[in-house]
Amino acid sequence: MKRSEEKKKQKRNALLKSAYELFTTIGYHKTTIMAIALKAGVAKGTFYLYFKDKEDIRDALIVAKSSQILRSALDAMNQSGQSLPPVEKLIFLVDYIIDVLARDIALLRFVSKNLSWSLFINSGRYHQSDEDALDFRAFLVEMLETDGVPVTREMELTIFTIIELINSTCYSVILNGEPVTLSEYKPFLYDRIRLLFAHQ
Amino acid sequence: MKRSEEKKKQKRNALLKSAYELFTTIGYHKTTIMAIALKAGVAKGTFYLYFKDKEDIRDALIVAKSSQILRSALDAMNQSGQSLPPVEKLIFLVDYIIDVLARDIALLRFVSKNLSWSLFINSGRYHQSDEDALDFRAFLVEMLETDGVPVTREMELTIFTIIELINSTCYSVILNGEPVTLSEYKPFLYDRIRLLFAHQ
Amino acid sequence: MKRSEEKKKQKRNALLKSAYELFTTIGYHKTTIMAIALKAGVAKGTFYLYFKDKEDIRDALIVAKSSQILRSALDAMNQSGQSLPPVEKLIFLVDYIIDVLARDIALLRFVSKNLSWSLFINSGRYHQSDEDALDFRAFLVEMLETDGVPVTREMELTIFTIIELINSTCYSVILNGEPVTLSEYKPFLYDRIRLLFAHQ
Amino acid sequence: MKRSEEKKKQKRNALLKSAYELFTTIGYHKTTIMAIALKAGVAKGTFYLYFKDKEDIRDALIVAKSSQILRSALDAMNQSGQSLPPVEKLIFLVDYIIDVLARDIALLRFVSKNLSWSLFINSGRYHQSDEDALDFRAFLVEMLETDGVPVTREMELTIFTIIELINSTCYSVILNGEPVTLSEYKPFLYDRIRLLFAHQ
DNA sequence: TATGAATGAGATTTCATTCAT
DNA sequence: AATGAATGAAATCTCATTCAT
Repeated sequence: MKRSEEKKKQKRNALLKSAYELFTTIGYHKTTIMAIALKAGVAKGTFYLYFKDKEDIRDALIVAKSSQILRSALDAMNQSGQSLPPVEKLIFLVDYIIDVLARDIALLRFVSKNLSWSLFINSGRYHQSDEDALDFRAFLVEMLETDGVPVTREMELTIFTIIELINSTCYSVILNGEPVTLSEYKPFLYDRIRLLFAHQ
Repeated sequence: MKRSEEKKKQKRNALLKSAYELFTTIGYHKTTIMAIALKAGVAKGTFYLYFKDKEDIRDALIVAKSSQILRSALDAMNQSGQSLPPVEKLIFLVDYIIDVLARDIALLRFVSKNLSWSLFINSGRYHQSDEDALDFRAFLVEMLETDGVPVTREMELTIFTIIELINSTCYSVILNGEPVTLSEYKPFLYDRIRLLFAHQ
Repeated sequence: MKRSEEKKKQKRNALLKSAYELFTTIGYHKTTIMAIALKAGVAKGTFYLYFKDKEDIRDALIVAKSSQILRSALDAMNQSGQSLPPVEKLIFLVDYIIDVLARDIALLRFVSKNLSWSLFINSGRYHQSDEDALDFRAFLVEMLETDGVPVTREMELTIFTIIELINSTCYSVILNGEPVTLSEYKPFLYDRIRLLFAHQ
Repeated sequence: MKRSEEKKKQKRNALLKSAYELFTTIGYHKTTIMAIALKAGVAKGTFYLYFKDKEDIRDALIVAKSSQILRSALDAMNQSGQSLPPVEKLIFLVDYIIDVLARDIALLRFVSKNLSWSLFINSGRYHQSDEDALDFRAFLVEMLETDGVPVTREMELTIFTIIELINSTCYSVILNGEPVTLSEYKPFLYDRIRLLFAHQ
């Protein structure tokens, strides 16, 4: 990579970083392009050399952040969850991701308010041309098949259902602590995942 | 009620209606107070006699719309679902609401993007002093107890989980038709509800 | 006076009082008709039954407040300054008024910012039809003549000069304490008044 | 100075000029930002790149105009009043300034209604960081000392008193022509200044 | 590439005043 | 006489976007 290309990458990252900080602290709509540029240490006009508008940088952020979470979950599983049975592998991933989000509520809020999980599901709709994107569902399907679990139509629905369930319940529980705390809810949730999974 | 009070009520409703139409067609952020007032046939300043700002009218709409849906579901059940067993009553309500939303996607989008369901769940947090508000969870709990189903802690979690499940899956399915159509998904979903419900 | 007329007088006074309090605390331009009416315990529309607009009530206030100060000064002199020589009578009045204003800075600010003293001087320009108004200059001239001091053209200019001098220096000194404190400045000022007065 | 900086200076001046013309013709409160910008030939938003709000541009104007007057008075004295005795130098300045204001009543009104003279007196309170500002009092003190007149505490009070006297009497006399015309009042006033000055 | 001055549409909000009740 | 809902002009200010340098 050339020097100039590196610089461009750096500037792009600086803009992404500053946008993320502003979005998660003062909110998307109250964040101005001016503020993003200022915080990133570039001029207002420069922003437009890297992103089309505010929506554009938000979408780029969603992809980047979501993929980042997922990738770290997969890394963790590769290190210490290789020998688990299929359902437990799924639960391992889920548990990892929940913990990440519980520790970083700004991230949870950002990722969850911004359709995030559907990124994992709606393969490719938002990540055309984005090298960083990952497809959670595709990965799960592959993982199950590798472990010898046939992925029937019904199994696909189960996976979809489970993912949605996790997303919305965790959002409520982590953010509001209602109707239970996360540590109370986790065993209950994982039990239900096993139940739904078993019931094919 | 006096003449003037009636008129005020009418004007308030006209504003709500016009705001709803604009929010669901051109979107919340692109809707201006000016446009709401104009469409409602009142002056811009008049808006501020009834609502504090755009957020205020949106919140009022969420409460009104959510309660409206729920109320019609309850009416329907009182008419034709009285003799069903508890789980089937729940499924009846859910089915009714899903059908309402599937027929009115603008409504689904509005209600779902705007925390809506949490209205049913977070008893009273948003409906202080709002005569129109209803509490879905409280209603379910009462219904179950009337039918002799003891509402244990675990049962509460199950209800919470089921509501969240319905909300998020339907949102995806109705809006995107992914990964299945609604008519395909419904039997699967109701089956899982029965499973979760039975598994106490 | 009839009952209804008394009531009207009372309402007018309530409006004046509340306007004065608002003008002196939050300022003339930031004070709204609405606020004046509210504080006076009447409806917004009622304001317009008593005053033409905000300027109208301000002018009425200036006349009322200025006359009130002057009247109390004259009363005090009638009680304990009757036997003083002419210049000392003038100084007595001045001293009395300065003390009143120094004790009530809101009043000083209001009266001084609103041409006030010119009320005393520009005989009648603002108090057409106002029963409460008093004319300071006319009074001084009469007082001097009664005491046998011929009021020549030059004497008129002296009086004018002295009044203006008092007004502007006191405004600065009381409000800012600059360049001296009031108690330091008073003897100096009175000495100069005697000087100017003597030098005919 | 760069091209762009020159342009900025020009635009700032255009805004100041147009604001001054509007303030002095239609009045401060009736003048809108929009009108100022329009008259200056720039867009509404551009105003906000140069001034915070209407108060900000007014304050800048007061400083600029006051200093301008004073500076021209000093220039005139340096040219033709160098050899006068101290009091006469003061009177020279005063006479010059009075003539300027008498010729430009809008300026008098603007400068006088807007604390102006206190600018000369309250050394530096309003002109922090303003390159244009001048300090009348400081200048007088220096002038007197240069001429061998010791500036005692009492002399300072005399200067203060004289300045205030000039300010308020001229305001009345020039504006209203009451109780005398300016040409009548001037000799009287200067005589009194000499009197006050002599009487240490 | 980068800058940042300039733009100007447009958003929100206030409030004096009117007028039907 | 009193009310207060309604008006709508007008004011302030923001900010995405462009473009000359």
